[in-house]
Amino acid sequence: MENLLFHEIHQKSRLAVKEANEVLKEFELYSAQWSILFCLKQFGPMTQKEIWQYLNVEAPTVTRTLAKLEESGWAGRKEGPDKRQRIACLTPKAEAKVTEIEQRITGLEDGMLADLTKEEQEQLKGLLKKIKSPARTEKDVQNG
Amino acid sequence: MENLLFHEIHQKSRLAVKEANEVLKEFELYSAQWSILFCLKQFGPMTQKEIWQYLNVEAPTVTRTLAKLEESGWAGRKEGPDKRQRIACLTPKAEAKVTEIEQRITGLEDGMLADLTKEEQEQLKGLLKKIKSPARTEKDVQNG
DNA sequence: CCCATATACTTACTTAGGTAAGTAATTTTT
DNA sequence: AAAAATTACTTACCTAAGTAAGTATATGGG
Repeated sequence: MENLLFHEIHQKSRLAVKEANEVLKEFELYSAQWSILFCLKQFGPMTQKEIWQYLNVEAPTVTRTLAKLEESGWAGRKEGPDKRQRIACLTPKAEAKVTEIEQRITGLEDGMLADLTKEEQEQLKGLLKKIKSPARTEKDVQNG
Repeated sequence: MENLLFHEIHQKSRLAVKEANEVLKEFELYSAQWSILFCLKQFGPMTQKEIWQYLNVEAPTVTRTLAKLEESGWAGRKEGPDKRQRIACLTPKAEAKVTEIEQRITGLEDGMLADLTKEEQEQLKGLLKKIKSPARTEKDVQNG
């Protein structure tokens, strides 16, 4: 991790989580929990697999985080047609709050990106997307 | 964390750590441990405070990571002129290995950044540096 | 000098997320 | 249809890193 680029990415990632948690504290939520609530708000009820695929994390991470969201009354889980699946959804409490939280988080993000123009933000996103797993060759990319 | 930019940063950060750990496994090291070894290689013996200031993490993180590096024989700690300080340094074993590890990690990073030109890498770094802690309002400051 | 404050580090607890291995349901093979 | 393989999720254990509170040393003011 000595490349200054990765150093920078790592630090901004931690900074963003830290700032988000500061805002979310008021709602008794943590950033990882919020990422799932936001996901459910956008896509509606979904299986845990759909969640971890979208968030690009491992399955156990979603199991754990959803368990806490269930405990604290933000999310529920019901059995799917395939009995192995568990379909997650927002509770009424969550439905009522999510829009407000989203606005707060958006405001935070805007503040953090205030020194970048919209174009620069797009540029940044594009450059980040070019970072890849080194194992993937050109052929791998072609095959998806 | 719904802004796609932060989503992207967060994921690339995790990807970089994951890939680094894959390489470091061979040396029985983890990415956070390597970041400290690299730091000591670059700057020579330094206090824990100097380490966490450079890496921009909290003090306990360095305490923990250095303790493990000491256990596994990569780093040592000696008392400073100020007895509160503990000065960390590489062991001979570490001195002998660090250059080899550095080359491996640099190779990994080059691979991950292979789709970016040198200019794009600099551009990316510059854009990342523009991300900041959002300005706090008067009310935020009052509330702590 | 002595006490209050600040500083450097540590300890305990928590979130976040990865790997490996386990379980139960589903699908594929034979 | 039974056995084998795969899939969806869970459990257990580990690293990473933050906050809060504690300890020991330094330092500055009275």
